[in-house]
Amino acid sequence: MPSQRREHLVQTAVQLFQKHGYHATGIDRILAEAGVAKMTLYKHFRSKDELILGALRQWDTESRNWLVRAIEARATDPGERLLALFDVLGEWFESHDFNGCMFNNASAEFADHEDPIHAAAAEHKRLFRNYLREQAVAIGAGDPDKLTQQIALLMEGAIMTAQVSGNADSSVAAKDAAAILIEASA
Amino acid sequence: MPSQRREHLVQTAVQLFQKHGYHATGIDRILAEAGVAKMTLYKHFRSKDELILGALRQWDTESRNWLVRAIEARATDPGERLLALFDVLGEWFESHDFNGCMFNNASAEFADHEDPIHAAAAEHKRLFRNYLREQAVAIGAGDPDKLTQQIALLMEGAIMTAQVSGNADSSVAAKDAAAILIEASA
DNA sequence: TCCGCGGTAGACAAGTCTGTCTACCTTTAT
DNA sequence: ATAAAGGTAGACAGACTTGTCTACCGCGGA
Repeated sequence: MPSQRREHLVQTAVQLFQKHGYHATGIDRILAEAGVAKMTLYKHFRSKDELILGALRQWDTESRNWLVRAIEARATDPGERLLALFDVLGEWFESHDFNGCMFNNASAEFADHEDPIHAAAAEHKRLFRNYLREQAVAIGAGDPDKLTQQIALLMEGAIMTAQVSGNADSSVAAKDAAAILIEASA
Repeated sequence: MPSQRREHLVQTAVQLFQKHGYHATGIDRILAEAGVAKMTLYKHFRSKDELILGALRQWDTESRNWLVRAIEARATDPGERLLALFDVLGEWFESHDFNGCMFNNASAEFADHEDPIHAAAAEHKRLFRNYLREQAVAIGAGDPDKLTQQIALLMEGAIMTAQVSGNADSSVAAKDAAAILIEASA
């Protein structure tokens, strides 16, 4: 029975880490915002790092589910899905307090690749690329791994550009590029 | 006469911010590593944020110079230069303590777009895109702005992917994609 | 009725952070 | 020779950090 308290705590942690970063977000702030006592946090997690890890794990499944569902609500053809990805990204970029991808940000703040936090970020990327690859295979791309990687690069580039420049339409340019690369991959 | 002390301080700050992030890097550590007294820091900068800004400004010019020079040492044709970019990136990714792009990381840790630190990061990106655009114009691209943005997206994507996955060959996939997009832009 | 569980509130320890201040040292120019 | 400039060393204040501990509260079940 993963208590509702824990759930709510992690949810709040996700939001704050997302918005302000990991080192800049203090435990006390998360606790206050979640309306949860400190002892409750330390009953469920051994340390702040464990909470970060919990937040990343939670957001990993949640965000991938959301993204895949949003894509598949827009397109059934695998080629169109790879393009719909960028429409969904564009929507995300426009959301009020968009601050890039939690996992990218985590890998920057926890640079050591051995760090479980960094590893969790890498794993998230790997898992989502699996979904992209399924689509690349389904459209019969000559080199599906290559196309997957190219789409993934455009995706990461669009996220980062939107984060730095604050300009949501990097998703449009990425979509255009993706269309060309998909065409060329046949 | 921008003292050598200041220069060395900023240089050290660049390295440490690069490697460990901004909030995670304490003033004292920078001071110790640089072998400089605290008062010297606060004589040249009003606060840690000002030092961060100084480090970003320094690295802005330094890194753009380095990058452009490395590209132009490899190719004279503008189209080849746009491709050589990715070879240079690949080299960078393989350097020992590569931890992504300082400016991307800064924009993540200082999410507020009004923050001068975030603004400095955005400005760096804008300036380097100018160089890319010159090349895009020189090859006679139909829509040079579009090609510029596409190349920039691939660049950011390659940086981010190398940072998270630790895999330097994202630059190769990006280069392949760039070649296709350049071809298609004619 | 009474016990125990899950939670709260908040004090606390020990460390770290930025930023200020004073006292001293060393070099250079007059 | 002396004075000013620029730097060092290190103490210090005050705030903030994570993590621990104690005392209490309220509810459900035996």
